[in-house]
Amino acid sequence: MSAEHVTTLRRFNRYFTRRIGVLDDHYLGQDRPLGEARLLFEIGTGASLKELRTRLGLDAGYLSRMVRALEGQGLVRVSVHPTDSRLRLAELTEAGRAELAEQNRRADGLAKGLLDGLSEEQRGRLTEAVTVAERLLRLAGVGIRAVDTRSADARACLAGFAAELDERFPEGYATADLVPPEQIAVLLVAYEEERAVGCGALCALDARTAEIRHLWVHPDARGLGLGRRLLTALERAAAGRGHHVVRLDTHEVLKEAAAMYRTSGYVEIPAYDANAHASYWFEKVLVR
Amino acid sequence: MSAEHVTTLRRFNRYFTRRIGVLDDHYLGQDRPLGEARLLFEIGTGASLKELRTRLGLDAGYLSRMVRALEGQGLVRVSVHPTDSRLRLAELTEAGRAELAEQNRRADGLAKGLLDGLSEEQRGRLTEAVTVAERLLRLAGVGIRAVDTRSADARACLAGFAAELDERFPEGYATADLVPPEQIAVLLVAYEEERAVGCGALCALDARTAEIRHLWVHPDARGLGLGRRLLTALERAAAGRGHHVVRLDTHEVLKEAAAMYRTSGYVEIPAYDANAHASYWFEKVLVR
DNA sequence: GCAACCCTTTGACTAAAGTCAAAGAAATAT
DNA sequence: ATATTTCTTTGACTTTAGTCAAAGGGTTGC
Repeated sequence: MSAEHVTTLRRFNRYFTRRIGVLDDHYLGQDRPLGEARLLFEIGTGASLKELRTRLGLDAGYLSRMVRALEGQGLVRVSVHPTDSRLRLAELTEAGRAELAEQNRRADGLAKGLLDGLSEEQRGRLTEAVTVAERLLRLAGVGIRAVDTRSADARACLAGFAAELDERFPEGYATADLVPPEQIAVLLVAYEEERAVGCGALCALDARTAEIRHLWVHPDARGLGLGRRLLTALERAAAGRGHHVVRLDTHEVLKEAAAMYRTSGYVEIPAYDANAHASYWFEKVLVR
Repeated sequence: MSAEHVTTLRRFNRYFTRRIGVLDDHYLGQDRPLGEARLLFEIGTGASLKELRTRLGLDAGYLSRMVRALEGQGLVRVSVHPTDSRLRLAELTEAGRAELAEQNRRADGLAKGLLDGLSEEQRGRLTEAVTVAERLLRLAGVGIRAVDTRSADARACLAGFAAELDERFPEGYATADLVPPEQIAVLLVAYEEERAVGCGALCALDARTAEIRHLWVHPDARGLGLGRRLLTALERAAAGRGHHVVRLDTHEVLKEAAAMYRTSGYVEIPAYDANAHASYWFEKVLVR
């Protein structure tokens, strides 16, 4: 990697944090300590203490006391979780929401102030540059790992996949339509900061041929180029297991998927199975 | 201004600070408190306590003690300012420089780690996006103000202008070649975070015609589009004072300047004076 | 039914970060 | 030359941020 990229990123980081640090909760939380302001923001529409602890990376005792302090100021209400009474739920009171709204107004005002030295055209370019940078940084932070088919993350992804197809396919899609776990040779899950945001399964059709199934990216993580990364990783896994060819099928409503397969070197072939949800079948030769 | 720009900038800020906050001194200063790590960085090649205080926005007592602590650890050496013995100068010792270098190595390592999930092409796009964003943010932070011709900032800019021309013109350029201050009707100075980074002067040739002179941007602030902004501001000032036409001249070695004038609506005209440093003369009609 | 584990609270700390005011030494203004 | 201002140091604080361990209810697995 060229040193230039590293230097540029570091220079930008220095400049940005110094310059835009102004947008930070610090200046927004008025007379409130930074920790409390952040906590208020993170509680937002309500969250369990457990969630808050991991999101903010705080010590349990420390968090407990801070929540108590906000409660004392009438900004937060704490209740017991309805089904698991070990958990506590924090939510903002009317006053808490008002303070959060004020915090947002200030942040908006500051951001506006930063932008109003620019022409509308320049603002557009800034917005675009920043969007591209964010997308690439997010992508850089995603890791793909093979996981156990029965792990919670695997099940969550497959459930998300099934739920989405059920909504998008005119004929619907049932959980029973998923490949049985024992037929999955490799299940890859994409993690964005420890959160599972996509998956893809590899099944062996025969020694020569593998099938890619259930390739899915969480809606929050679309547009990053993750689908293609999962696809490439699955192909590598197939090659590593000695397969020479990968196949896959797709439903006609999934236009973007078909387009991605084509641009990734897949060619359409006749139906190789009787999948009721498939409209197109594709194949890619990995090893000749 | 559309709310979208504000939202995008705020979202990016949130994401970036959370994600890249890792690059922050916090993680770099090893077991060192954040304040000390930042101070070490800020001292860099040496600075007065006064400077450090304003740069870091610290309380005088607090800073004094921190510097003392770093001195105690053998990382910093403090001496009395040669000409003003109220001031103290801090500079890094050999050990201090070594620690700063280590800090830099770590930051580089972290930045590399962030980038290595990306392909070389994606890294290139990230670098570019970040460069554009930085340039625009810097530009947004620049303010143009009319200042007194004899103010320190004005003199510093004009001196910078003269020094640069002296270097670039084959025939040289002397401070005496500058317009006498009393002939300057308006002197605009561009400030980037309170630092003067460019200037431009407006002189009245007659009631109808004004002349723009000494348009200059500090090398550190080039590439932001500041020259054009100063030019536009000068034209507005000329129009505001009732002039209908602005003229200016330029030397043949200043290719970029001539190009900018042309793309800003200036057309070449015959020499209107006998300026020894001019090769081209331009004019722009503001009011017909 | 009980052991093992989870989540939260409480007590008892420590370290870092920051504030304020007084005072001393040096420079500058009058 | 004297008063005023500037810069730094020192003492005496406070607040914020965070850690660690013990303990007490709840839940889950066997």
